[in-house]
Amino acid sequence: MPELPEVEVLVRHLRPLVCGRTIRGVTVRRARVLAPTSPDQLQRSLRGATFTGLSRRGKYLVFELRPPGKRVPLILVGHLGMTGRMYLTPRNAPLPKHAAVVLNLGRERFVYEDPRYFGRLTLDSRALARMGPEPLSEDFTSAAFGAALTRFRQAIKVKLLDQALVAGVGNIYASEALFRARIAPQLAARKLGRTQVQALRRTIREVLTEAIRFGSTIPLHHGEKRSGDGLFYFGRAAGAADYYTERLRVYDRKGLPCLRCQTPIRRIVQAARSTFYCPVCQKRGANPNQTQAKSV
DNA sequence: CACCATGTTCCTTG
DNA sequence: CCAAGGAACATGGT
Repeated sequence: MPELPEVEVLVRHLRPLVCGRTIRGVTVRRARVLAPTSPDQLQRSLRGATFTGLSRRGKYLVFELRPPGKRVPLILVGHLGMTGRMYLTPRNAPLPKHAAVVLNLGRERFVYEDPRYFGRLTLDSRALARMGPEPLSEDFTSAAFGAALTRFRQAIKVKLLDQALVAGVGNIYASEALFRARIAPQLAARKLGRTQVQALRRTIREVLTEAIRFGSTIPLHHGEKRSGDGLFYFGRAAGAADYYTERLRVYDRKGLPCLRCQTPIRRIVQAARSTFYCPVCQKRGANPNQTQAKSV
């Protein structure tokens, strides 16, 4: 589930549910998601602490807590990896098979589950310091974006996944933003023209903003659809509603006609990740400075 | 069995 | 410092 929009929707959903709640106990079932924090350390820090805030940075969830009897806030950092979920359930509800960490909140429990255990729930907040600008904030200017891009000869698609360049863009929205900006994914980052940089900045924001708006209309409570929390399903996932895939114009559409020109969409592999694009609409040709970019 | 998967990090080699 | 490739993490879906 995790790219910036999914995390944003989750944060908005979770914030009012956790704020004000006090942690009575901590159960760690998979220590690796805490590292380098130890289970013992997490338990000592969180027991008795009260949630005072929840925000997002890139794809990270940032929980703020007030430890018992203290004034200095405590930061708990979460990440969903590829398959993580975080939600509240009644105390007596059965735990999912891959529950990694469970926080006892009294009547309810906060569950972080993750079948692949790629995600995190830790006191180690160093990852936040390495983040680039928030794409939806004022900090994300095309001047700064363009200047940063000139330092790399790597393909633009690969650089879009670099969280130090811009925070929160993942594999799906990288392809989507490039398609809308009509930029070939193979184009070296430093080769983007000014117009292309501006277009890409705009389509990144567009794609993320639309996804957030769209996601916010999705039922956020578990129990409704299937497999727990009905937040964002993707593609062929169980119970996947195509409301998600309908939003995607190129991702996972290999061989299907481009929505602009009918040319079959291609799939290539870059840095060991799938990239989808239209070979006609997204040209790597000369004159990148002249490239016009409009959304389809 | 094979291949694929929304992510990040670390490692090697150049 | 950068590039490119790979592997690792671990599980599930098709």
